[in-house]
Amino acid sequence: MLDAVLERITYANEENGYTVAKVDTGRGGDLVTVVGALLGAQPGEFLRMRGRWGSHPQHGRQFQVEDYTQVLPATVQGIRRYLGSGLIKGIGPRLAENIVDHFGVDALDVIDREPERLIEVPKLGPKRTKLIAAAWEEQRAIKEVMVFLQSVGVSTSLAVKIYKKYKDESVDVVRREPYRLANDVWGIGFRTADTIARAVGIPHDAPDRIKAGLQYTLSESTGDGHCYLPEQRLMADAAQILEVGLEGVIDALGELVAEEGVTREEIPGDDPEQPVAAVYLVPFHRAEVSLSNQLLRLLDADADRLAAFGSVDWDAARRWLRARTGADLAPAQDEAVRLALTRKVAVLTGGPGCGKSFTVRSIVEMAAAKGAKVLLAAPTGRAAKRLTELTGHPAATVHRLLELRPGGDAAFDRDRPLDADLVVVDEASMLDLLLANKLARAVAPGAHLLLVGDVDQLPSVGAGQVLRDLLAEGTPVPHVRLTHVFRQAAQSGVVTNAHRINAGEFPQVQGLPDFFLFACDEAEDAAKITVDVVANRIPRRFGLDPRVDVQVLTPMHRGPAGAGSLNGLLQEALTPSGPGTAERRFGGRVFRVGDKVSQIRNNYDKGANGVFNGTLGVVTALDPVEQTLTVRTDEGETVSYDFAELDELTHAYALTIHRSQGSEYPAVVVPVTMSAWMMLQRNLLYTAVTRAKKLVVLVGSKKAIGRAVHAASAGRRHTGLAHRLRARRIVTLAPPPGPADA
DNA sequence: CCAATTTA
Repeated sequence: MLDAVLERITYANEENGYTVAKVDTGRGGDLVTVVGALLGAQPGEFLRMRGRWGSHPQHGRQFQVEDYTQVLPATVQGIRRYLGSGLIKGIGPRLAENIVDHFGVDALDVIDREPERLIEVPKLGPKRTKLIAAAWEEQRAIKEVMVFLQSVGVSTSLAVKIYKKYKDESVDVVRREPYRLANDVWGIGFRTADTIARAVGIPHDAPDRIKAGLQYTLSESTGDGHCYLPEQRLMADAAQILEVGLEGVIDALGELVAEEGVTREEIPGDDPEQPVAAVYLVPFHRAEVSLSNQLLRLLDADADRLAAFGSVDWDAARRWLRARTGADLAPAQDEAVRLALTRKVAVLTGGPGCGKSFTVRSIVEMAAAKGAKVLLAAPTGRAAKRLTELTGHPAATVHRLLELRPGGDAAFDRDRPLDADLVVVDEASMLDLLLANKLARAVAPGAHLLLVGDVDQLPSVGAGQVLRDLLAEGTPVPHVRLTHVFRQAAQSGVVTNAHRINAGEFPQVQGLPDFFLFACDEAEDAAKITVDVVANRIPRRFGLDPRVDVQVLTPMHRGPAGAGSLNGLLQEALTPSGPGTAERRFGGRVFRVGDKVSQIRNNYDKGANGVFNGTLGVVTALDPVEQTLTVRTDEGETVSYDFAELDELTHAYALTIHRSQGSEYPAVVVPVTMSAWMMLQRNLLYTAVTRAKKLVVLVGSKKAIGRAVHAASAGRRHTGLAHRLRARRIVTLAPPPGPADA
């Protein structure tokens, strides 16, 4: 909780309400930086803010606002600043001073109730008095909307956004068409709109409610990775969510399609005789069509910015490469190199240990040797850093490459393509539909796009399964799949079982030197055994360091065998509190020297080249005088954290499997119990197991493992991308309605 | 129920 007077706005993103401001806490000292959704707060206003203290690499300590309420200023200084902030048309700082000099703390009351008395203020004529009264009226209208909205449970910041959007019509819109808010106002979703609608007496089965509910159902399904829903399923889901009958839903969907609130398209299904009626949210349909269009355009472009490789002597090229890298390419790798350099779109996939990295390095070396301009990127900061180290060329996150800001458009697009002959994206399994579309649109015709990733890993956070779709049977996108495992561990149980899991078979857990199962049914037991395995059994038997070499990976964060609980238990076992151990409390956690920790946000300013989300380390020192904590990262860097920056760190004895994507560890311990039954899917277990270089220990029940192995989750995402690519047809969509149409 | 990116 922070009470302070808003001094000035430093930055405001109108698109999404993100605001940076300076506030005065009244306790003397420097102004405090606050960040968050503060749109609508005015300088001079007294704010009561709920939130957390955090830090920013460049801008230092700051308060992150989760929620706030505004209070009108009650002191002379406060009122002076409030009136003089430009909030009220016609009043500047000087006039504000005059008004407050004259009326004192009653100034606001006077303006509110007896605005005609303003004429008493020296140098204030009747014309300006009128102007001020009118401007105050407008403020009053905002307040009225707010009071009304608060009566139906909407927060101040949302009320301001609503007013900004509809002005005088605000109350009207809220009363009569509350579901418009869900579409028009950022930060208001169906649930909020529905609450308002109920409060203003909109019937439960009103067509507007059902239409908004259909869009909401689709939007919820994107959270499960779907780009569309089959019409039947959409209607059934919506009827259930909205608690209305199916007939009303059928009618509403027809209307919604007709007014282009969603897009309905027949696309081929699993059964070629039985097309699926796919219903999309409009932006997802546009993105899917656009991505497919762009990939087809790139593939067929007449120009070729790597034309030199069309006539290259590949034998000579191989010899050159061998001299440079000191190793030969395997046949499949060789094919991948040629594909990337001669075809304008290509995909390279394969599991860990198959030589993807070496192949990528070879491709980049050869392109660079011919003077080609190569741009490298990855969906995460850490993957980008690894790509940099691998190739010796700078790599960026896809967001940074495209200069993509939240809520805004990318700086690089079809109208302003990237200046590159070859664009390489690593960890492409993490590309979702919307990001892949933005990326593809920014690749110039004639340039080459190479996507590299492991298609069997977890699919992207966002909707779609782009890499999987590009690799689907019958698409025109050329690809190479590396399958041969080069690691010395090729014969190991880890690799064998990774393949078995991928094939839907139960892993072999007996008679292997590097793959074990500790069987137990209850999650609590699994947690205890996991701690014993990490702290005692693995160190004794394999001589591994429990902090540095062993990583616990869990399906879930919560639950008795979740990452949260295990972090507590493992910290107790490995880094207990003691009289000589310095520690520092932050949030609900305590950091001690010896703790295994992980960075949880990209920080481009720490370390030599940045410390990125997912980087692991061990706390090596804690200085209560300097108020710093020192971490030695797994990349061998020593990084210092201010105590105020501890929000960038979390304990990392146990991580969720999702967070472990793209990392490898000598030994991995995985609790797999039925308490995480919702999460148990084949590619989750595959991802966990393939993180291990030497040793895997599963702890849990055979039932849970069996469930994971049999749940072929990937491919259950509804997307039409593979179909569009197979059709090889470039589709023109009408441009989206712009401001000109409004 | 899991999860990445980005703003001064």
